[in-house]
Amino acid sequence: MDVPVSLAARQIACSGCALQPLCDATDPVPRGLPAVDARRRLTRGEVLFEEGSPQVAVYAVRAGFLKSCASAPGGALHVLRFLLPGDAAGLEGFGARRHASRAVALDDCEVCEISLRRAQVLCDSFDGVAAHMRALLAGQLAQAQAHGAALATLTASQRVAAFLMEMSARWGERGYSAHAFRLPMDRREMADHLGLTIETVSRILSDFRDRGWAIISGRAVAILDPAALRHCPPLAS
Amino acid sequence: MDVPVSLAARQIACSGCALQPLCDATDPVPRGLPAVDARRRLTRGEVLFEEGSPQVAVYAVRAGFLKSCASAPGGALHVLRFLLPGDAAGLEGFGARRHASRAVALDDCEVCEISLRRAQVLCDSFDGVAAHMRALLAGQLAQAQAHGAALATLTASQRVAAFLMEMSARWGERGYSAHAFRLPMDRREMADHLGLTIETVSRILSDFRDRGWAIISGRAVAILDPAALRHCPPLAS
DNA sequence: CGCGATCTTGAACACGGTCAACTGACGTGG
DNA sequence: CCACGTCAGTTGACCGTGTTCAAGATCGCG
Repeated sequence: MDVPVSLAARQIACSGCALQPLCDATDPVPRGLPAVDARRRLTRGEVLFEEGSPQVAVYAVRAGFLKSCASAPGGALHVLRFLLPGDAAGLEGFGARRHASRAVALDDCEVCEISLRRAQVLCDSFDGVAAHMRALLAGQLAQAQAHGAALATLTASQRVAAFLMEMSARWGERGYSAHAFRLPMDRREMADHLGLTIETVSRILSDFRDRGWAIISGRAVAILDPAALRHCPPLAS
Repeated sequence: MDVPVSLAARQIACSGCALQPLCDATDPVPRGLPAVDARRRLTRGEVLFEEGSPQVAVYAVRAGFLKSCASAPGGALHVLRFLLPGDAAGLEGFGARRHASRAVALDDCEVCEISLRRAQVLCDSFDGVAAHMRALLAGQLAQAQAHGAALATLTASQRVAAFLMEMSARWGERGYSAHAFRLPMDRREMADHLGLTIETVSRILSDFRDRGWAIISGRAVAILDPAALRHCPPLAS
């Protein structure tokens, strides 16, 4: 009924968390390390960390959803990625010690906060943790590059189709249905992620519905024809 | 006169190399590590590593230029970034142990190859090296995200202007003139990097010339009005 | 000099953006 | 209970940026 309960119901198991090695890899806890990390509750619209702010921790989404945004030159805002339960955030700060993006809660959510000191000590103490960190960073790098390539080469319909399939896959990975799910973001956030306008996104979703490829009613999505969406032709309007 | 000499003349000092810590941080060389790493010579068009191939090493550009490409769904090719002397390549393979992109030489060039085994051992032996690796990955991640944001939000002219300023800055960082330099890539590669067509790129460069903001003749660039390029208005054609 | 590749320029078109009106869901208050 | 507000999403008509197609220009090189 109250927020904590509903959050608990939606929360992911720690075994599926990207930062799990930084939580419990510490059986032999190194000297004086904070044994347990802070959990933070966020409500819709609340900011986890601000663009340009000093990096003091890395984060893992435990329940709920967030978006990661960057302000492009010109004032426009771009949504870099959407964070689902189990995802890690704030890693890009390892470079300049400052966050290059802003993380905002899409709804009520809970994140685990691993202080930078703890992360550093664990990386230095356990080779496996450091390697895991590299793997995470490399994975996000590859993903960011793929997203850039998609923005540069795909048409509007292809981008929307690819986005639906990506969300579908991410739900599938987490053990939920890949065919029917709810989108955690509104049209504006979707559009800002895909480099389109809300009108275009809306039109394309309607088009997919008319073709019988997918049904999107508000935030509810049902994938009917994955193959069609995957091979979505350049000209689909 | 011959290739080695011209390469030597163009090569960057090791002190400016992103992977320097993996070369000489090894004064107390750990057990049986290959003491020196391979250097590879590449000629224009030659592939350093292939997309999808297993990651066996990471690389640093010593002389010459490369591009990093990804094939987007649909066959189109996107140029993720251009590699200048001192830049590191192949790090994104740390995730899936496979390269997510292809690196191709833009001209005759030389790269230092650090075997994955060596990189791993050094990361495990020296905390500083591991942290440096994280910083490099995070930096590339932030950069890839910024590029994605640029593709999503900027107009064609803004992208071209931003690209010129970026190249200018990178030359400046390396101690060369930031006002006059030669581009290592042709129009097609520039266009594929910016998500545009060669015609559009060409038109915009001509436009910049007509406005007296920059002179671009073939691959030679002279930046005349950095401020104008930085605040390039949305509508510049 | 002539051939080919790269780059530039021009004209018409189309994809996606802009502006605006409309719909429907939800919440508030009369 | 229904009028009224707001807000998210949808749909339509028009327009502009950037693409497409096509023709020249320029340069390197045999």
